[in-house]
Amino acid sequence: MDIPKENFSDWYNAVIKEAELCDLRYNIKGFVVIMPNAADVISRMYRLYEDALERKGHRKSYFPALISEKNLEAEKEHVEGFAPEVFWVTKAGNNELEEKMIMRPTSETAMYPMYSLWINGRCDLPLKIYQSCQVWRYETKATKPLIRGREFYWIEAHNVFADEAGVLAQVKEDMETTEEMIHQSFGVPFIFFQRPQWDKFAGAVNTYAADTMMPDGKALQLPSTHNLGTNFAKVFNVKYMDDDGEEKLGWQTCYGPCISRIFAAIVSIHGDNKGIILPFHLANVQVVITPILRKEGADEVISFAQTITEQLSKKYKVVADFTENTPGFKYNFWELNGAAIRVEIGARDIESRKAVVVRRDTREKEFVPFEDLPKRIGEIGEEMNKSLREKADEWFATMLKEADTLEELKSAVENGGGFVKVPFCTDELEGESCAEKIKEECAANIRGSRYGVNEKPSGKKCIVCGKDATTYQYAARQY
RNA sequence: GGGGCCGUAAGGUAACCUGGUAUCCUGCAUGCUUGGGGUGCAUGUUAUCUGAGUUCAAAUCUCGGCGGCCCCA
Repeated sequence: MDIPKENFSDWYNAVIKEAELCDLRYNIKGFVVIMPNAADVISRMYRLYEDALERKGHRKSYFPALISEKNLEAEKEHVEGFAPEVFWVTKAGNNELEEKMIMRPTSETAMYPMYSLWINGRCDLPLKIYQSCQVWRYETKATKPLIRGREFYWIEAHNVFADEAGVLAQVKEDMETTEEMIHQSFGVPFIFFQRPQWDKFAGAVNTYAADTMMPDGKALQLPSTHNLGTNFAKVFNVKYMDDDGEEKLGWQTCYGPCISRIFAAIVSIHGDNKGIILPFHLANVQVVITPILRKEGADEVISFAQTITEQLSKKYKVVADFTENTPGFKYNFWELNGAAIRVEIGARDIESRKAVVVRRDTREKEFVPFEDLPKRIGEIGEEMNKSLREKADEWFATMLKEADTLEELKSAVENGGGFVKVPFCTDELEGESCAEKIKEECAANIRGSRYGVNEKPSGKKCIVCGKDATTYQYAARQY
């Protein structure tokens, strides 16, 4: 493929299809088939993410996909937030069900009734449980493969603590996990925003969400972590007997990295006109061996390439392309599919005892003596990871902008997009009308205030209503 | 939530307006050819999303369903 990434929408659709990431021909709206090329990477991401959570004391579980209507309706704000996009199960076989069920859109209402049974005393806390699963939401907005579907693959971690301090510490830990995985490991930059009060997770006290930026300047929400306070504990009776003999409510958090969407961000941010580029440790093919075959001496090249393949396979995921396609064809094919490093072996190389080694991101060539290959490939892999992340960070930094007036905001949004920092009256509920105005006039959404960065406007006026600004909020077009 | 565009083979398309044998490219299969950045040739291979209506006759016209894309909110 050779499609300019500047037209991101075309590029994205092409890469999904040509790199065989998803098959969009499945005949239910908003549902796609995740094909092996994507699924392999996604399961690798799952493994890394699950390891990180387990290192921090979470344990895995599997909860049922169906939730009773009664459970869903227990928490008022929660049901109002989710009911419009729930898939219902109302019939089984030939019987209309007396008690309807929903396909989980998220699992608070499946898990917390069980938590209520599991938690008795202080010794049961903290309880840190996660599950890796699919969830279903009847999206009414336009769906886009891996970015917004009616089914997606995520991890949800649900924790209970004895007090608010536990909750606050957990929110911080979730942010660190996000940094460790999404930024350090996957090379995807993001900002943690505290969402304004009118845009919290349904039922939460506070919501903190990591937003990344897509190449077309539109924000994409990655994991969010929520301080649930005791809102759910109250309705699901999540209580423990404290040291003082009093029964107290549990304090809860939940954290939800959507692995399939994070994969979309990786593909979108790192990819180039030739196809996908993946961090070395995520690549399906870390090394592709391309023998350069001529009629003369083909056998020798093949057997030599086989030997190299065997050697490298001990350390890396290696594929040798012995098809009869021409070399140029193979290069293009493996670049499209994001093979991290290419090792070319032909008669000339056998002669000189060096292989031509090409890294996917920069497509730079170097000559590496055969005996150095195992070591050098590892080094190049490390270099690639670092440079992918740095390049993404550099670009991301250019997507942070500022505006003091609606005209400036509009112009920033229309010229490349990005996160635009604006002085704003308040992130309390009263601020929503100003956010609506921004949506109408500039097609941008208020994503929240930057978490952990102390920035307070002084002497500034709200970009919309002109009242004294109490907060800097970030506006962006969004997926 | 509102508006627009679209659905023909495994992928991309022509024919649709003006109803009458469904075009070409890619892929795939076989053979030859080629070979350090998408070789070339020959032969073969598969199709009108779905349901109804109009008509002697529907890929083409009308209506519904399903599905896709884009723009706006």
